[in-house]
Amino acid sequence: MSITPTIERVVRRLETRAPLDEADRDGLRALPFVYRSLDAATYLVREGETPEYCMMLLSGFAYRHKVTGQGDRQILSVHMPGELLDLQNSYLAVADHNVQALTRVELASVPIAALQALAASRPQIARAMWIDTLIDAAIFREWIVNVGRRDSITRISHLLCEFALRLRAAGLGDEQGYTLPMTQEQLADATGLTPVHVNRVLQELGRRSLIDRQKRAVTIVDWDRLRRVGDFSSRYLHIERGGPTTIESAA
Amino acid sequence: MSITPTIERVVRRLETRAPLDEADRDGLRALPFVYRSLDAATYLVREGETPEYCMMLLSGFAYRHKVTGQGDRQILSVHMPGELLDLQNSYLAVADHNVQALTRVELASVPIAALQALAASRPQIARAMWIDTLIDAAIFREWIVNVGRRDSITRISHLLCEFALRLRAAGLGDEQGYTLPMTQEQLADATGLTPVHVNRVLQELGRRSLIDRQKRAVTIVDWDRLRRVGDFSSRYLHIERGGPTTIESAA
DNA sequence: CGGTCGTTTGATTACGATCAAACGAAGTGG
DNA sequence: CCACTTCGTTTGATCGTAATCAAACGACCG
Repeated sequence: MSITPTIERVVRRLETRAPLDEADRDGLRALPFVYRSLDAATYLVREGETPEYCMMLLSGFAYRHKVTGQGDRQILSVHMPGELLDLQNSYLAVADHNVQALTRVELASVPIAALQALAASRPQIARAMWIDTLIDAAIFREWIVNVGRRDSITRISHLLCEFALRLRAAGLGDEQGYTLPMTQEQLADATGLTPVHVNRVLQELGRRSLIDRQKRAVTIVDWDRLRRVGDFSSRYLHIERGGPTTIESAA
Repeated sequence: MSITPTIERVVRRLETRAPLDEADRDGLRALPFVYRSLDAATYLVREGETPEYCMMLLSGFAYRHKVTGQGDRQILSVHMPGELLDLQNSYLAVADHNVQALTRVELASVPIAALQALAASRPQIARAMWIDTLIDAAIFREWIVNVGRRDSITRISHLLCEFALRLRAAGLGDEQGYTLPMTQEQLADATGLTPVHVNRVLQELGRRSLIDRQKRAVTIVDWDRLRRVGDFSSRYLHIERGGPTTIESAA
């Protein structure tokens, strides 16, 4: 809060994707960028736009979503501090989905041209960004499975497991729990359920002593059982490289 | 059938992603590869494996899928002739999903090292492959929306629309229809429905004069209405670059 | 001609949606 | 400081889409 976040967090995160040397790191630090602090719910990218900046999320959370013709929203992914938003939209002419701030966010907007130039001159950076995108895609695939073939209890449990591991990898949230930055309505839009049903499922998970919650703070009471109930395997997150990646037995 | 397919189709397809010059094309043609012809249902990659080859699909169809702990299968994507399978798994140590032949397929297996070397030496090829992966991810996102927030009629219609445009872009299937290479059970696994329900939805689409089918051959009777019923917009396919991309009004 | 696979039909069930309303916490303005 | 609003959560009652169960049918293949 008191310390202005820097792009160091982004550098460190990118290093978990592919090894970088000091010149690579300096290249990232030398990127031109505009610092911005935005309120929750602000749109960072709108479907149909042609983005000119790639945003680095320095603090706070963001999410991608689409809205159907019937007005239903589907959340596609949730992003955590240190992540590069919109490598997705950066190389394609027109954004095919929205990116919105989930909480208050601080971000560094880097001109796409500068980012592309850096990627061209530093192969390891290109490689790290490439791998980062591949992992994003791996998470999209898992979400297809989650909404397509899992029942509501499994689905919510799975999402809670994913958040636990990703928050931990991001250096947030401690061993056994974390504070969900999402409302139950947003949880519903991420899982293809209704807010009412999400509420009932969360209560059920509490009744089964899998989680415990006070407001948005989720305590994972029994990681291993939650993992099994959520049909969760961390394989798709591809977080084997450095950093603390296990909560007890993460697999 | 009678003509042995070559990687020319792959070259041409990659050119729709980013412009390539003659040296780029020659680089692709010079890649070492093993030609293989495999029966339908053969596994090309299994979850948990470390793939050493990237496959180019010369003819036939393939698909990616995962199986849940409860044994339910979810199809993640369907691939058409000319596509590079497994750029996804090539840069990540362990495959997080299966890739399987949907029909009899012919493919060229390229050692990953050779592909990476080519990408490193020819930036435009790297760029084209990168963009190709981004479009794959865009399709994954749309599928999340499809299974997460659309009802069964919309869901099936949407899938039929996507196949129509992609087959057309691949130079297969004519103006108004195509032959589905999938069983209704596979259609069910792609949409998160049951085979029984898929059957009923297909019949309903026929009753509404949106499609007409004889066996697997689907005729699109009214593209524009099917598009609306399926809540379909082609934006996420990012097929604006060269080649025939519109069926009447594709948007 | 028998066997397998995929499609089709019918009857019943159930999971999650929908509708409706109350409740609680946080923020705003008088 | 306290009404008042707003937003998110919670509860209850009912509904409906798609799942499930079961079986027959049709096509292709050896």
